[in-house]
Amino acid sequence: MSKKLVLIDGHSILNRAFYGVPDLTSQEGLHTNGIYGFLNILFKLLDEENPDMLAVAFDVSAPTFRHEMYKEYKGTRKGMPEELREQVPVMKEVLAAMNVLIMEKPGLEADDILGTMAKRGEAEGFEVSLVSGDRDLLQIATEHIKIRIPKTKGGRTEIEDYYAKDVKERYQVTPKQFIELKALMGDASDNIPGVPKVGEKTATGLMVEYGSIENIYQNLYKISKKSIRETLENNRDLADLSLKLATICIDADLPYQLEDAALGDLFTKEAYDWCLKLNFKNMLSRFDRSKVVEENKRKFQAVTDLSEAETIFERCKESKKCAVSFFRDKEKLYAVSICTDEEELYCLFIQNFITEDHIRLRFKELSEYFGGTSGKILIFDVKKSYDMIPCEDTGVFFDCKLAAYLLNPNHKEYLPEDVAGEYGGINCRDFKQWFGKQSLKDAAKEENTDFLEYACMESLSAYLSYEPLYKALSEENMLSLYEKIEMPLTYVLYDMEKEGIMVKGEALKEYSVSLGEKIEELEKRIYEQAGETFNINSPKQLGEILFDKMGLKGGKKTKTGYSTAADVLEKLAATNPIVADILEYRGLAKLKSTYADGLTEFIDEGSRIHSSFNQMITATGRISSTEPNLQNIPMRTEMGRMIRKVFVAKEGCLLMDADYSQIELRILAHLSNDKELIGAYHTDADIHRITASKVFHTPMEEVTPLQRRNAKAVNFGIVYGISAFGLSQDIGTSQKEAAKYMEQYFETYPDVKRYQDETVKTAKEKGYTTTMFERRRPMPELSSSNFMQRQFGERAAMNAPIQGTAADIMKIAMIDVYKGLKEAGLRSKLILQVHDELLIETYEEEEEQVKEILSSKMKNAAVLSVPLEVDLNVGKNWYDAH
DNA sequence: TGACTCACG
DNA sequence: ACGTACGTGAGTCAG
Repeated sequence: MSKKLVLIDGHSILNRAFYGVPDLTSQEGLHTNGIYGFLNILFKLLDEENPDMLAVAFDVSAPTFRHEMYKEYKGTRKGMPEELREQVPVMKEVLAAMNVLIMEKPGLEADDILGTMAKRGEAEGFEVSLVSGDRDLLQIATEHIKIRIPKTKGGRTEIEDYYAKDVKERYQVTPKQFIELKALMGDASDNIPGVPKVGEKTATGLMVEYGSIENIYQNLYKISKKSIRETLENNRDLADLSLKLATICIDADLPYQLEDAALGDLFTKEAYDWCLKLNFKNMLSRFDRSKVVEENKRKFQAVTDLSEAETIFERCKESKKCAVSFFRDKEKLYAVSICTDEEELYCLFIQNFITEDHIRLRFKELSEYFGGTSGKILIFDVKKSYDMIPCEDTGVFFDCKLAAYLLNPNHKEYLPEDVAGEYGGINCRDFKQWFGKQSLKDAAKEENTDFLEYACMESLSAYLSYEPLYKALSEENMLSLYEKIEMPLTYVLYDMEKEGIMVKGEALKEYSVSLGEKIEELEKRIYEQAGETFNINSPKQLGEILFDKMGLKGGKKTKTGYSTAADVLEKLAATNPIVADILEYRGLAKLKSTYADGLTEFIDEGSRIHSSFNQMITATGRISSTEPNLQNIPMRTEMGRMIRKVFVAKEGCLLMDADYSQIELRILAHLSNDKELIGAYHTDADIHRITASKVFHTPMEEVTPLQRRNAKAVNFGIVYGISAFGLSQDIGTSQKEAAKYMEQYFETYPDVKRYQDETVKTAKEKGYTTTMFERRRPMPELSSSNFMQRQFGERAAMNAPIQGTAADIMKIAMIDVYKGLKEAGLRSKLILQVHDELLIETYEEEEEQVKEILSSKMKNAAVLSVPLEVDLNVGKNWYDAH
């Protein structure tokens, strides 16, 4: 079998990748999409071809003969965008790290290098693959030289292959003639002028007929079409020049031998480090781990013996810092990694005399000891470990994940390996790289060095990241937010999760059944009206039935077809009765699947649901709730609201519910310092009515319900970072009308306008927004080159300080309420938070005390220039209490 | 997995 | 000329 040589047109492929791959950036802000796409193509080639030799050619910036030539005609080449330009040197470094031969020579274009190498390869009996995005190179094709042109089709790269015969098939000319074809028709992208008025069709016709430019000119008289004949006659010089420009050199003088392209070890440690640095995580799996293991002095030790473990705990005491990571599945702990020194790392396995209880005891001791010696225990996601360590406000624990979140809340996740990369100064493989689909538990054997290293890496990450994280928090003025709000909140949330809320499972099931019956009825009716059965839950099928079959008028709104969203259908409800039935069906189906059936699965043996309250998800600082989400239980419609009747207090208890009254608007009044708005909140009257009165210049008593509703919508809109369009959608008026309301609103509350402009301006300058309590949200969208993104950034920048401050205040209230209940020695417990609402399961005999604590702690959580007001209710279930 | 829809504040 | 309200999570469909 003959050997294989693969040659790559570097700039051309990089260029293609750059435009074909969505924007990616490394942690340091370097654009990487071109490199990423290039490597993907490279890997694909390696897999397909398994070559013996590989080389990449680049143009060098020095002017070449051909460059000089076309400057005369077309001016300089269009400049590369900076985002691509910066990737070129990095691309070369990555290739160098992979031991790939990079061919470049001043005075030569990549095409010439490639052409020459291809011919040399062929001469020495290689099968050559020449990869380029450019059709220029088709002239090089022979039966042993294959030109490969990658194409992106629907997000997937397919490669078109051309041997000489394929060129002939596609263009009706031989590769050699392809040069002349191109010279005749010209090529704007390559700055080949061509003969004016001769396009692909004419040129092909001429070439097929006469075989060469020379022959065409010798037979000019035979050409019947006058215009073609004349343009050829008049532009002989252009034809000759174009031929020169289009001809790729195949005997260039190169400082490379074919052997230099011999494939070496591609997957080196250096290349691996590049992939880490550029954030190409899914490429790491190509690397052979054995070659990549860091050549460091770190020792990873599995500990299965109690006496060894005790030595380690002693060492923790002697150290000022001790990082720990617990490994468990469901309830059971199976391993613990401990790091007190970056070179010696231990992983304790729960077995023999090393028991869960023993570990728990030792950490309790350690935390008490550190309490007196100001030592620190470092950990990722401390809330998850409160079953192993004391859940008390001792100041001993430092949560690296929480700190990383506060420093930039925009990330989706905060993996130890990522935080370590950003703050700890080490590069680690991520979980997938280590274990792929295997579960951690399955890998957790003492003799498995992979598990050992991974487990140790988690505590090592915390160990190394702690000081940089602490320093960053301190420099950004966020220490107080971390220490006074977020860290104490972890105890509160843990307690809430543990308590859970009681749910009447039987009632929920009955509700589900009755919903099911109604749904079935509606289903029947809908099918009758549609004249066929179909899946109503499928927007695609529904759209086809409604708009194609039944001919309702609805514009195509989404990428994939018709929009069948509620607001669209509501507008059509009058047109056909089926629409109302569909809307009702949708509503009931949602209630059944998400709530009635969905919640049932989460009820435990004690009839309680334990949601997770996540502190490190939202960009604004709010808490989120999952598994299940108890922050979106229906409220707005009566049918949905009924669900709340199954959320009840346990025997001897009541549910106490308190919610802030318009907290965001009050925060806006405070932050903007608008006299009118502040003044409005110092009267007892309804804020929306006051706003309506002021905005519409109507006496308070004469404000109509519509005016009030519109004023309310404007108030909301302002908080969201208003746009006339959004407002008009909400209140169902023209955009012009909405704009008028906004204008009148800003006239009424001029400092609100000033405040919002100021907020956006500072956000643009600093790159982030802040709340009253120094919570930060970086806003990269504000510097986007995309208008829409920037626009979005501005709205989000107006909203973030308000929503974020509300979140801050609620968190403070939660901590204070939690402490208040504890200090008063009450058994009543906080069990739920819904952004501006708190729920306490209150013992009947504690009702009055709890009411006082809840109300006062919420009202006094922050001092604003307007009072914080709270609505408080008590009931046997959530429906009655709210 | 992403798109769509819809529940909440 | 564009195509929008801010912040979430979950169920479902379809490729």
